Amino acid sequence: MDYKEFKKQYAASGRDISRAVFLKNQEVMRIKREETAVTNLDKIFEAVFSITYNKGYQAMSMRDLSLKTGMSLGALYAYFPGKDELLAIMQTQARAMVKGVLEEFANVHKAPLAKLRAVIKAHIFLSELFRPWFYFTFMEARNLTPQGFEAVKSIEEHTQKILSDILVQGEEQGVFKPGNHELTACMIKAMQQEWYLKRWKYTKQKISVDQFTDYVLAMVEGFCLAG
Amino acid sequence: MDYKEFKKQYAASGRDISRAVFLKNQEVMRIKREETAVTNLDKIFEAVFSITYNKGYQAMSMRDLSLKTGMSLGALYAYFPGKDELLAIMQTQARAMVKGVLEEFANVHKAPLAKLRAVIKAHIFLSELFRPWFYFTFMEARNLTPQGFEAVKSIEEHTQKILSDILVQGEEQGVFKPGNHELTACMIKAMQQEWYLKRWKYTKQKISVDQFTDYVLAMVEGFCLAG
DNA sequence: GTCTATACACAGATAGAC
DNA sequence: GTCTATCTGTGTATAGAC
Repeated sequence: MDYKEFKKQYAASGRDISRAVFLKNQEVMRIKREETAVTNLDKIFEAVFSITYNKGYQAMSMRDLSLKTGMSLGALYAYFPGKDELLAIMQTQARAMVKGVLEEFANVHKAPLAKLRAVIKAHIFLSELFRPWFYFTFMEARNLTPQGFEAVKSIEEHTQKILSDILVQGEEQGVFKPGNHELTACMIKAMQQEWYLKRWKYTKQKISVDQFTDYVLAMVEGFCLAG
Repeated sequence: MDYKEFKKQYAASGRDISRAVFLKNQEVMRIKREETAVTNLDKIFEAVFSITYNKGYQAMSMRDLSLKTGMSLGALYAYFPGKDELLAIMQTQARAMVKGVLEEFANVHKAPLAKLRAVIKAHIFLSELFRPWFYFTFMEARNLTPQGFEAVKSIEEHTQKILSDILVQGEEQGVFKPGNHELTACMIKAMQQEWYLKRWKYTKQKISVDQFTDYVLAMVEGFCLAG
């Protein structure tokens, strides 16, 4: 499966995330009409990404956001209770989305090698599809409350465990070499993260998602495969 | 060479960086006595790291910094012209330090494999020795001016080239397999970065720098070595 | 060199008209 | 639902005494 197929199969867009945010935070929002809310949330998230990409969330003022979205300050506060809460809402939604998709893709295959490939690919492809969300989640994790930051660590450990479990299972079946599977999982995660953290580099070097993914898989397989 | 030996051989500390900062920015600082300046710069940098680790540079106020250093606001402004300039000074110094050390270690060995090992090790060990500097440089790069951000990209490409040059040379000598050496260099950098970006994970998992470094080397060699 | 006191801009947030 | 106008706290930075 390449990125194009993935995109077709997993037909989701930023608007779906916006809708999920609305449905989950309906009580706390003063907006009642779903379509209005989803459209404007989408506009807000896009604006947040565009403003914070170059200067971070703390440096973004509500007036920046108002200017970029074309909505007034008063209107913005009808969509979320405050600036900190907006950050928390976005982070929570992003985490839920990643967790859901990865588990879905891990359960498609049974054989360890096919499973490993599927999970690694799904993560990179997903980070390409929702690149701003991934970048934002990583870079702004520090600005969360301690509980929020714990949640970030927790999902990091969770996705690492998905990988290391596959490696352990594969070793038992004689497919993978023995090794420190936790550490291998860390390295895989490091390479995956590279894709959305340093996107400027790969744009410049004209390296596609598919090329990048194949290279990660080659390195991992070169290291893990028995025989 | 393990981390202990590296530390002994490369006998430098945060205070050396503070001294270098003083010598380079002497004209712009209102402080004239070297020892006073170095001691207080050291205190300032430590405070910056400790405050920004959990909330980022933008969220650190000058009052936070005053409280943490025990120096008054007025005193702080005798050491740097403004908050933005302090950030720029720290980033510039960190880049100069990394560049210097890596080139030093790349020139010790001639054989490609030994050279590759030395450079990879030196980078990870250096990031361990000056961990707060590395973490800070990465996380706060966005808050720089466009020129500052270009400088960050430039050093990233420079260190990548040191690695890919070694790989090309090794391929010519038949030591390394053919491959996309630029991409391999990117993967190596991703793994190195993992060490200082997610330090909490390795502290928790009780994995030492030496273990981590050996694992990176094993993965790289497994993928690159011919035969 | 370091302090205290203060200037002044801009932040997040809300009230109430439409 | 969205707007404008405004409140109030906090930010960076400086002046001038010691």
